[in-house]
Amino acid sequence: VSPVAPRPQRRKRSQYHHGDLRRALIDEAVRTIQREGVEALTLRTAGKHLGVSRTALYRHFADKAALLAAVATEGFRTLHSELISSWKQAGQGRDGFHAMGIAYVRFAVANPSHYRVMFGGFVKASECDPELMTEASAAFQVLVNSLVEQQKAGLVRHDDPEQLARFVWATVHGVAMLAIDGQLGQEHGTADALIRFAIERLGTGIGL
Amino acid sequence: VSPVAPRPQRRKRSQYHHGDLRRALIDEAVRTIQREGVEALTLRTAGKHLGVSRTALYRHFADKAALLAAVATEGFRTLHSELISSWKQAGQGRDGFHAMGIAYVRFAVANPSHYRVMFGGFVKASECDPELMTEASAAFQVLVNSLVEQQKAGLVRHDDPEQLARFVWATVHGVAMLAIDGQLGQEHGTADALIRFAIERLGTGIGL
DNA sequence: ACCTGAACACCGTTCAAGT
DNA sequence: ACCTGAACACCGTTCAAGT
Repeated sequence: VSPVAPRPQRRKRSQYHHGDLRRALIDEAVRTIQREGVEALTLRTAGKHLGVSRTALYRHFADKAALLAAVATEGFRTLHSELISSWKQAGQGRDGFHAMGIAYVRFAVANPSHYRVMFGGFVKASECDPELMTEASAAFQVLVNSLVEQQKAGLVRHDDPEQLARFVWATVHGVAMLAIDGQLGQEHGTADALIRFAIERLGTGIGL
Repeated sequence: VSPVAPRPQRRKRSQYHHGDLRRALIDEAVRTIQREGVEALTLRTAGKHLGVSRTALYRHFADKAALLAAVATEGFRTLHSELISSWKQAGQGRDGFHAMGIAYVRFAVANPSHYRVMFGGFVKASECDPELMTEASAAFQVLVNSLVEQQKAGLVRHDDPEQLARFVWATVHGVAMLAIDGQLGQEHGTADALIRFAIERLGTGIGL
């Protein structure tokens, strides 16, 4: 009634939806997780931020875990595309492999909370939705392909490519996790230094 | 009143404590986490299981995060001693190193939820208590010592031992995490196969 | 160093009823 | 495919008061 508009009055028309409430909910969740961490994400405030009732969410997701699964899927999709672009931009081969490792850790360090949702056990392995599985294995396949190519070029041992890929993945994932957890010390750039060292020694080994 | 004893009547005397309620709370928390996961741990039921009021907990811990920090500390202590014993039992050197890697992953796979509390971001790096720091770096030091010894024996490259240790730790930690997350497939024993492969290739490298 | 009991400000989720 | 509003069964945490 007054010209200063006391309340945001949340929605001017009586029109329901957002066009794509599902999309909006995922984006809102990603934003909140990125800014304040997973534990700060509540369905109530997520709905409020979108000007939507508390219960509207249940039209698109079975429960909170399902929302988090969608967030994780989104993360794998982004990671996947960043790996591919860094792989291609570095001209594939050995350099591409190197670039992918760095890009992987960079993604994790830049989006620590999001990365945690992808790997922190929020999504149970048994009940994971097929879309997440698809997206996750697509990202993994980029690594496998890279290793196979390097095997053909005589750059990498002829071990089982899948096992090789799991090994490399574990190392890169481990560096990312330790960096996110603050286990590498608080100095800036230690994660970058470690992943460079790791990729180097991944090739040569640590033995004499 | 009846001989069948309808209720456990929770505490027969009016005597307060447990001798060591702090200890009992940590043990109860570890048990619950191990059996049902971190998200199942509530302070209210923890107190109930111990026959203690809901608020008694706050005499020993500032809040729930502090309890979880104590649980994490406990985990590092156990991991530390298991690493040392497997290292010694395998006769140190190259075999000891190998055994430690396997023992590390075994600990994580045997206590997945507990391991997650240690590394899942429940304890903020900034506000971590000194005891946790001490215990964590003690476990890390076992690995550093092992590498230095192998360097002296001419088995390992003369890189900076700390960096070398971080690299090895990342790999082992990565294998453990992927195994816990179910990313290695559901077949039994894949984690064991991968860590053996990983330790082997850690030495030789994956290059030709 | 513990206890009880009440209270506060939250949660996720469900349901009945609307449009 | 959304909405409101009320309700349920939980949370962690605090406080006042006891022993």
